[in-house]
Amino acid sequence: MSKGEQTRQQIISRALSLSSEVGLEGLSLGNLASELKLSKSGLFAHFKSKEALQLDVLQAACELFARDVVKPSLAQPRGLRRLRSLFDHYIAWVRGSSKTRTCIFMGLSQEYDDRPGPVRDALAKSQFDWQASVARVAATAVETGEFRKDVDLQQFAFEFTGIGMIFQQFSKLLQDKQAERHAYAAFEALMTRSRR
Amino acid sequence: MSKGEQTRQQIISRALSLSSEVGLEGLSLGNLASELKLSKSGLFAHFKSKEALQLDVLQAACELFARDVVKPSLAQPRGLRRLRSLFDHYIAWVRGSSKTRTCIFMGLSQEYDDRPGPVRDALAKSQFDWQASVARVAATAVETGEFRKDVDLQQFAFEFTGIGMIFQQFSKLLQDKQAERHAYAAFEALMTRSRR
DNA sequence: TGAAAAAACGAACGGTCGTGCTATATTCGA
DNA sequence: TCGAATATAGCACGACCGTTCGTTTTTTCA
Repeated sequence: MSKGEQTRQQIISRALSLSSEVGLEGLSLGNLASELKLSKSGLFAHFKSKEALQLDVLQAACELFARDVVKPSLAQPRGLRRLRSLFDHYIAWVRGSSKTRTCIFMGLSQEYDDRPGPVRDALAKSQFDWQASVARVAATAVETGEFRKDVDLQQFAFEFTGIGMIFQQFSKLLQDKQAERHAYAAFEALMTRSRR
Repeated sequence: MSKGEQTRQQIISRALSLSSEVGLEGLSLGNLASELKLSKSGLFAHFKSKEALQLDVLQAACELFARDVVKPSLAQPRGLRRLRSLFDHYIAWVRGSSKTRTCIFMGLSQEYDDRPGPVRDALAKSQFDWQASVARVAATAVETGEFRKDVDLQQFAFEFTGIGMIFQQFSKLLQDKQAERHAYAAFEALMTRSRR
């Protein structure tokens, strides 16, 4: 990896964790540059515009999400096991790591849901794909016979993600210690409802 | 109402609808002033600081929410009827009106969940109160005997609000025509689960 | 109606924003 | 190792930010 690509990755990585705090709009090139001990113009030279950086950051977030949430669960056997694993990793993602202290997608969804443009489009696509992933894993539970045949997979994905969103609200904003217990109780209810 | 108080209310009202688009941080005094055909300094004179304006806007949002969502449902008879009415009004609120095209609280939750300060505190309190309101209405369904006695009211409020959040995600960001159908299906499942 | 009070204005301040440009420093292949 | 390619720095730009201050206009009430 060339020197340029190397610092480029460092920029995106730092920008990712920064924007999970202040959003992609709130991201500032000057701030970002000084944190990385770069000149503002030196940093800027890696991107054609701020929007290009935002798109790169979003893509990086998607790759991280695929690596840390979706892929690990695919290692589990099809059906309930895989579905539970997906939820576990999803909750862990929302809970946040050192790199992203909060789920960046929920913040960005609020930031861009009425702000048309390429970033919004990319974000919407990523969330659409996420819903499809959840539905696909749920479908394996239908195929194994663990779920009823008439389970509405779109509906399942809808509620699945909803639990993640309200979990973030309770654990982050409200600092509710019971957030995780509530999340799992809701998830188990959803699972029970779908079983045959 | 004096002239000063009158324009002050106009400022807050316009600021409210603006910040449901760009957040309270993204709110700009210059922008706000020009929209209201006021000078920036003339507008500023009504508030000691931008933060004071933000707090006023948040309070206005709370009052609007109480008036349009909580209060109307209290006119319904205790129990299931009131609970359904609360959900109806909640969904209508999230769907948005002309004044607030999107639920301002969800945006602000993402904006402030890791930004300490008076605004965050006020916001957290408002959301805590909202959870309590949902639980209180659900309690009336227990009292009428329509809900089981062992229904976990906190859990109920958790899931109730979660449906609203994911509904916003689907209807606003993903522009999913089925969002409302999904929301009501989830709500009915939650109701069924709680009934005796 | 006139004087005191309140409200709105205009200009300016120090900052920061994203974005160009040119020049220097560093990396890298021949 | 040298020359070309690449990466970074420095500086400046116009625009906008929240905020302050002194002046002017408008409202209010005796």
